[in-house]
Amino acid sequence: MPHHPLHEPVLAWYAADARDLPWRRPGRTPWGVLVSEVMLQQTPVSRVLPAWTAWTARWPDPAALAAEPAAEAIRMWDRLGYPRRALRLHEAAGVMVDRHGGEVPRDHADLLALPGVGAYTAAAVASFAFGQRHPVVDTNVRRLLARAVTGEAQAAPSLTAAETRLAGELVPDAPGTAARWAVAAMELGALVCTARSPRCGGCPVRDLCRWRRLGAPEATGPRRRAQGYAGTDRYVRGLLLAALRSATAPLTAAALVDLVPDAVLRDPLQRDRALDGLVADGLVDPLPRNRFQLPGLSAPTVSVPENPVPKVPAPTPVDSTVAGESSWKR
DNA sequence: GACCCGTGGAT
DNA sequence: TATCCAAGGGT
Repeated sequence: MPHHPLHEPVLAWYAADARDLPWRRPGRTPWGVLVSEVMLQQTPVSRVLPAWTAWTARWPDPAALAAEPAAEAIRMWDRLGYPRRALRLHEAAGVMVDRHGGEVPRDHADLLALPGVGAYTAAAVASFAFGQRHPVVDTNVRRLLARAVTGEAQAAPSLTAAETRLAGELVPDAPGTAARWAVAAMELGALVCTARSPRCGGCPVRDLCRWRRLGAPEATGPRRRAQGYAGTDRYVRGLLLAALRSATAPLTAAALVDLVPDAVLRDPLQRDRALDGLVADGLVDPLPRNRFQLPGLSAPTVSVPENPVPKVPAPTPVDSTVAGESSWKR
């Protein structure tokens, strides 16, 4: 769209009031941008900041991360939540090394093909890291457009085709401007047009906002389903993975229970269901003798030396074989 | 489209 | 205390 009334005030507001975040600074790399976007999926900026700094310092490019076992990525992820993101970032690093010369691809389709990168993240990286023109539609933008343009208190429960179309129509023509519009709209949603109590007093588009003109009506839609956490499978998975992160050697299921004396873990059904889930997701490696550890640490599982026959029969390490499926349960 | 996946801070 | 919410993605 050549011009929309929201563009100028939002861009001006961003120029004056944007946060100084490390992944927005001039020196940041596309890799740094990608890491930030993945970490920020469902996780607040305040918690991402220290993790991002530690990650990018330790792994300044995809090759550095790909060179280490997935377990290290999961450990460094610490308690950011949704540790599958760490696993996928590690996988994505491998893909970038194998197919993109060790660099974050510029092409939107290539970004989208990376594990853990969906529509939002692909557009965000293409836009923020490479200055391309894409609609970048996250929860902040959806809320901003719902209010300012559509006149509704909140966006639909999940992204609709109408929202995608609207966001696409609002993207400025010039790529550079489009990229600034994308961050600016997100920032406005994050700092001013917030979910709970929007700070309309400080909003640069207050007078243009359709929701305000309608008298800021309450949300009508159904309440989001309450989440609940304690006692759920997610909770148990979190406990188990935390124990495995701090462990220096493989642990048996029984040892895990001892390490995390939580009532829910005394339920063997729930314990095994959670453990099964972690293994199925690739977050945990099952080892012989009913033991478990973070993935990728075990000695050579698939790589067999091509030709060399050792003069001395290699001492078979007890732990070096991969577990057969289904044999690990008690 | 429904459901699942962590964790912690604010209200 | 309970609920809400946080730059989503995958199945």
